Amino acid sequence: MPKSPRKADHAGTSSNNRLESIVDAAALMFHTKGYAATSTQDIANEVGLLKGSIYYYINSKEDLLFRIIEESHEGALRAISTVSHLDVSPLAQSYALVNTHVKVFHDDRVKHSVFFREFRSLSDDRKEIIRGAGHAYSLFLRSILVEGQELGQVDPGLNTRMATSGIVGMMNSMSFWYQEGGSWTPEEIGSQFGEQVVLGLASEECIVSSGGRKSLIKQIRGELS
Amino acid sequence: MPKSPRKADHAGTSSNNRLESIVDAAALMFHTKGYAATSTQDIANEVGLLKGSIYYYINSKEDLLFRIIEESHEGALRAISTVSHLDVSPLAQSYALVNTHVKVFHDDRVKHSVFFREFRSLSDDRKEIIRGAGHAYSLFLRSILVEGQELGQVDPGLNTRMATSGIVGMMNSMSFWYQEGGSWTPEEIGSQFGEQVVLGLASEECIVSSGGRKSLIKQIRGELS
Amino acid sequence: MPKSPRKADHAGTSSNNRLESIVDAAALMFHTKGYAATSTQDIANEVGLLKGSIYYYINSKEDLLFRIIEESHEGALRAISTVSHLDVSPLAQSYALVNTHVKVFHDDRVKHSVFFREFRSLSDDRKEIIRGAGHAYSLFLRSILVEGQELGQVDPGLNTRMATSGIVGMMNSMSFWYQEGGSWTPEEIGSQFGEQVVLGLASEECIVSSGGRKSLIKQIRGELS
Amino acid sequence: MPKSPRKADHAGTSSNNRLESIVDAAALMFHTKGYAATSTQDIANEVGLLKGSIYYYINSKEDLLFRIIEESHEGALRAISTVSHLDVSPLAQSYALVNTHVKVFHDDRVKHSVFFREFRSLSDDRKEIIRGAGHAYSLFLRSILVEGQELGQVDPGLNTRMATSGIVGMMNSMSFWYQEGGSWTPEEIGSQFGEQVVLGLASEECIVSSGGRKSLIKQIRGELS
DNA sequence: GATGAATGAGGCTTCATTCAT
DNA sequence: CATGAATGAAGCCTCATTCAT
Repeated sequence: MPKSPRKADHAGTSSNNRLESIVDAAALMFHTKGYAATSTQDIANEVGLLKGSIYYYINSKEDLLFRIIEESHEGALRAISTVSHLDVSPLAQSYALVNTHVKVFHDDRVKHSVFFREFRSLSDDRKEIIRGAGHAYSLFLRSILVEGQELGQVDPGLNTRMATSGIVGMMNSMSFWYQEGGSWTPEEIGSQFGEQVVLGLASEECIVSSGGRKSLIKQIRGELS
Repeated sequence: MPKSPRKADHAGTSSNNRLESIVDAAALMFHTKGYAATSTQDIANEVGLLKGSIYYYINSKEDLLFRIIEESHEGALRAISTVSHLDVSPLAQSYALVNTHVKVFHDDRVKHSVFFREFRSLSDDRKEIIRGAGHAYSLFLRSILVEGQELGQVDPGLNTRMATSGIVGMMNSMSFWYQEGGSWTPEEIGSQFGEQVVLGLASEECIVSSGGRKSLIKQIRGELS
Repeated sequence: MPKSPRKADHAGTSSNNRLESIVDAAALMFHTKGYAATSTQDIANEVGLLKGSIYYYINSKEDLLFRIIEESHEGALRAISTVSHLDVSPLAQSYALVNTHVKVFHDDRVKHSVFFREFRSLSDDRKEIIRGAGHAYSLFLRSILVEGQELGQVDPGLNTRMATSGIVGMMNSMSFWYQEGGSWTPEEIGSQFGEQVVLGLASEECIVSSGGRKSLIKQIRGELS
Repeated sequence: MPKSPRKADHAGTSSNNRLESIVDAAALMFHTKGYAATSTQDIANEVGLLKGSIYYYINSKEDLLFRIIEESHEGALRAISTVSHLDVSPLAQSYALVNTHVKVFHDDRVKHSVFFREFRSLSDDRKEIIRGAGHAYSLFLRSILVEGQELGQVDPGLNTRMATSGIVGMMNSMSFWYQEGGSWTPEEIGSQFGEQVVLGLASEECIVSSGGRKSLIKQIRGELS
């Protein structure tokens, strides 16, 4: 909690570099060792400052976490925005969302992982701030699925809320294994995950009318290109 | 394991209750606040002991984490064991694994969540101990998928390793949202997740030859009943 | 300090064995690891009891130290007594004292070492108790030296108090190296130390009149046999 | 040495004073109450800092002990060095060593005492470090005695190893009584101890050829002046 | 901007001791 | 006699944070 906002608010100043490098170092260490196990000393060492010096840039260790989570969050919201502007069918949108998510995750792996794993360490106030915007993601995906059901593209028996949880969970879990997956490009992952997800959602009629699974996927990829 | 095992080895004694209640209290608090943010004081308070008194039962705070993770782990391995003894087709096995996982997770939600989220806080030695057995899970699922491909049941274009990561990730992510999902029974979740997963994996031929998606699922449920 | 003498006073009872074995175990561990570094747990383990159980025999950990020191002390006092009853010349008495000391030390190495090294850990009250009797030793040696000077046997220029400190210190320092000296018998040590001490003390006239250093030693050994 | 040298390495900086005063305070308390019985609190109080604050200067309580022992050790080694450069007879060298030892001890009484009495409290690693250099002292004295025997100055019947133990022990035991001996100057002690030691070692021929004990001592003092 | 020094609170752990059974 | 369980005090150490320079 930003008790006393005496100092630190260097947005846009020339010291932005320093602040950024502090935030980045923090993100990397929070990702590697966890928020609680990372000391301000660790972070300062990484940037070549002394422990006390980083308080010129921030007000508290939690500030760093919040900033990291905020940044990662913006990426996620950009993903929503991008996808929501696509003028395609619901299934194609869900495919696109998975794809974009993997891409966005990849581009900011570290911070996204910190977001996913250390969200809990935020103060309650800040949890609320993030959560507010956070639900948007699930709501957006769910709205796609609902629309898909209305249009008959998505299996009508599907509990859309539950499906959303599963899909979001699958994507977020990348935080835990993405490092090991050095052998796959984000495109490959996005492609396969998109396919699995879509095929798991699609209604019988949709598949039949598309001429089968392969054709459905091909058709979706066509829509999106 | 900590230096010298001077004390604390009350396995099987009549004081098991106390130890168990300490472990359970710890699990709950680790789940709620995180391992690092939970103090031994917190745990002791919860059980009605003094901070120092819990060291009559354990040797270190990390012991508690280890015990919790071990216990949750055993559950997971039992799940593998159960499923691997089923004499059914690969797709039915993957369905069963997802189902069982959800059930097992539900039965020991708290400890499973602690396992998934706080694994990192273990000492390196202990990480290794758990990890050793831990890979078994992914390997098992993957072997099912590979067999499914060989039998033509699973989409031949699927990268099984990647698919495994996604499925396991989806299931593990329950740690993050299961609490909210008070409205669904584990059976419902297992059922829908199993369905989505299977449909996302199945090959074109498999679906066609089963007479469509609905039929495939029905057939699998038949195999398993 | 024996706060509340509620229990523990089993002198002469049949449980003497147990008490003795506790005291002995304690002595050994205090000698090996030091008083502060030895826990009651350690001692109890050694005797095959539980930590709490030894409090049936003693009132406090310090009791053990006190008992050990007392016992070692008695040995030292017996040495004085023995030597003081010898009807020989002062130099022969100092020779005998050194000799006896080495022997007595050897016979009760462990407790003597604890006495010498852990005396400081006693409560002030008990320090006083031991010290009272303790000075006797130095005083006795010094009285021998003084008498030696009066009789012309001991170098008249010698500061007897200082000499006493040195000699006693040399003997006590056995606590630190005796273990290593597995190659020498206590007789050998006593013999050489006695010789060095006596020759360091003897007056010119005494040596001359005895016919030299060798003769003096031979003569002293004669007196004592 | 403790796990990770995260901080504390202020050698040579301007804050040396603080570190020194902490080390000195620690030395005094370790000397007075013993290492184990001295708390970091005690030390901090003495220097006017908070308990935790002294960790800005050190990494562990044992660091303090080690530093103290190291410092005292250097003094001892300087003593060897000084004496070994003297171009005098072996007996004169042993006289000089005793003398120098007393002087060096006096100059750094407190730390020397801590060294002698609390060596055992060091970690095994550090024990080894000190011990390595430590044996040098005994070896040096012994080599003097051996040379003395070869030149006929030292009693040929003497077991040099045992004599070394006794002499070193006598000198080290100053830790136990020096405080009381406020009435003697280090010169007086060194002088008498040197005399006693030399006379206890000298061979019959050496004394005779020097014209008696007094003459021998006078001659040695001549050599050294 | 950055440093060095210090704070103060809290965390984990140990241990002598007690006591009902 | 001995156990098992618990107490309570203390100990070592870590760390986010502050602030004068």
